[in-house]
Amino acid sequence: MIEWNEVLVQRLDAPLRTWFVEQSLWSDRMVEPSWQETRKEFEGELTLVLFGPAKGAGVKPELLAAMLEPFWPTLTLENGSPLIRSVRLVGGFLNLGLSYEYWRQRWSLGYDLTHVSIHGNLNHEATRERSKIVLEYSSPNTNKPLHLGHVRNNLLGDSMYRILRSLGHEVMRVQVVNDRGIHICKSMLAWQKFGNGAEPNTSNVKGDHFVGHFYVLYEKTFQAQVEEAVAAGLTREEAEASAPILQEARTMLQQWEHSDESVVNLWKKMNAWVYEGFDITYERLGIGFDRNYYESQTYLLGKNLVEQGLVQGVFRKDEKGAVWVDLQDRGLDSKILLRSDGTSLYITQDLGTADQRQKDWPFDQMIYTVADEQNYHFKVLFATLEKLGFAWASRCYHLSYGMVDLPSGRMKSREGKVVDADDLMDEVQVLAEAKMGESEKLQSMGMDERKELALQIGLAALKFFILKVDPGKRMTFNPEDSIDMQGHTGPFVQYAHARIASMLDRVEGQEKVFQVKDESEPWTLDPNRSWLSAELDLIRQFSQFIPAVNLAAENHNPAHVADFAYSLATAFNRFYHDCPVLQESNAETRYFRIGLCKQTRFLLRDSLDLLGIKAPERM
RNA sequence: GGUCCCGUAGCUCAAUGGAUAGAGCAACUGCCUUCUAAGCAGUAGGUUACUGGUUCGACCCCAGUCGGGAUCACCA
Repeated sequence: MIEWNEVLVQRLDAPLRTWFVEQSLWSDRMVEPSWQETRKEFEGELTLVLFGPAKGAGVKPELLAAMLEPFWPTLTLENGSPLIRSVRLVGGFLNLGLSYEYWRQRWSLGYDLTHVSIHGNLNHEATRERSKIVLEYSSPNTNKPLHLGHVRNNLLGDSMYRILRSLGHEVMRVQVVNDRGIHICKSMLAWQKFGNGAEPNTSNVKGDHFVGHFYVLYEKTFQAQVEEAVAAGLTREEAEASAPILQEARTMLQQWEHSDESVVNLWKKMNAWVYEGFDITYERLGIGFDRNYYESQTYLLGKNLVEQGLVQGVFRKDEKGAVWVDLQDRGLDSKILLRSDGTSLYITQDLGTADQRQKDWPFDQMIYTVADEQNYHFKVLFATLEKLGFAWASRCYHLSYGMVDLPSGRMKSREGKVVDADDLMDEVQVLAEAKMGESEKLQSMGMDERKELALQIGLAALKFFILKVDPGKRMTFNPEDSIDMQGHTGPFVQYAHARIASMLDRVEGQEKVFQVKDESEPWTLDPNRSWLSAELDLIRQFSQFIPAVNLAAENHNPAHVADFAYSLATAFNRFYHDCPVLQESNAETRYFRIGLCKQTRFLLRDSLDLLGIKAPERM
């Protein structure tokens, strides 16, 4: 609550503490005064909670409130006008209404901060440091298309990138592409066996889906072989271990690791197909990266670190030759870092990749956006990096998010129970277009423009739906009704923006009639004018933007920004309903309200941008 | 079994230890001759899984119980 802090510390909290001392009410037992926003149903904007201080002072809250009465008028703004408009005691809560002059100034400040562009502009506090942050997200396997789980990952990563960047941090977006391993060989093998030389182009299938199809073929064949062997009398475990097609896949992995030319060529060819498909999906989703790491290149990197750890004596080698790290002093178990045959594991690769990133671009902080099923893995990874003596290990953070469930339960790739990312985007676009069809004002739109707008609205629904949920929590995604366009949704916020855009267009068109004031000029609005509650609520919302972004950054939670955008849109809709703007006859009031609209528009656009959501001019 | 996470309206989600636990969806009632009705206003819906404890004050912190999930591979 940065904005509130400024108010409190400079204008209220410090003088209040001084007053307590002067009144000899301050003692060791004194509880810190606590401030909060006044709830909407009461008059006022700022609330002092009196329970604590009253107890510390040894009086009842009611008495303390009475004692404070002469104190409030002593608080003034720089120009000498009063800061406090009203004082109301409700229970132990002292609700303060701040003067309209205060809010007028507050608003002007907020305006300057945001009206140009938010990119890197919100970090206006000199005390706040700007960091170099490596942000990892996505990191898919190259054997199947992206699904809903990846979508949550990508949206979180992308939004965190936008939020951190807006605060002035330098952010390097990275992913590590899991482009090697037995799972990749499985789809390669299936293509070799069943593909008959088909390619994505010739079969008119998007590359990642094309390859994913063969991965599914592999699984089917594998299952059939297992069933056959079980029928022949083997246990399921034996059958799975000895399935011929699995043997072939393992052989292929061996060949890959020995750089067998034909296998490597096949691998390159099929991965290229997948990347082509991924590019289309990322592009459509609006996601990008600054640097890619490939597991095929990094999987060996960790071995040197393991050697180093052995030399340092922080790792140990067992009699079979496997290398372990003992993390029991940190409440974790022992973890194997290198197989007895000397080959590397997932964590070996992660150690190497982390070190490589620090060397490539020395960061202050590294954030891994990875599902919470890997919570333990990251505890182990960070602890192991610390054992190796890397100071930056303590500045690594696992942005853990919950799985996305379907109404029928958990998604299962192997059972085909997944929501495909491309299909999902198609679906939301179609839904949005259907909704647009009901609107007469969009009938004149060209086909391409129409499709583009439908995608913007559909994606807004999808992104907002996912980002408004606390990342740490599991969420349920019901394809039937999850993508609403009404109520607490992305399109709701977009709609408020489009309404303003449309209104301001008229202002531009009639500039001679409605001269919008230069924002840098002080308002000449009558200071004694009493404001409508819809006007004040709107300005109160303005002041929450930067606190919301800061909170989102601190908690790695874009939901705070989504909350802000929704609250602002709600406040605007009420204002729009209650207060005439262009139709207002009083010129000063009209200018004032046009200004409110402009500021609302900037903040809606900027907060949507932080969520990776477009703000259409009309809809 | 050990460790960690979760349990809030019919559904999906909110709530820095503070006020009468809030939104949206679904249901019901009003409001388009007026700047975009993807909107606004209203009704109804709760023993915050349960039991104790700490506190002036607990959805929030602590202990336990029940229910759900994740993880504990020489997998990724």
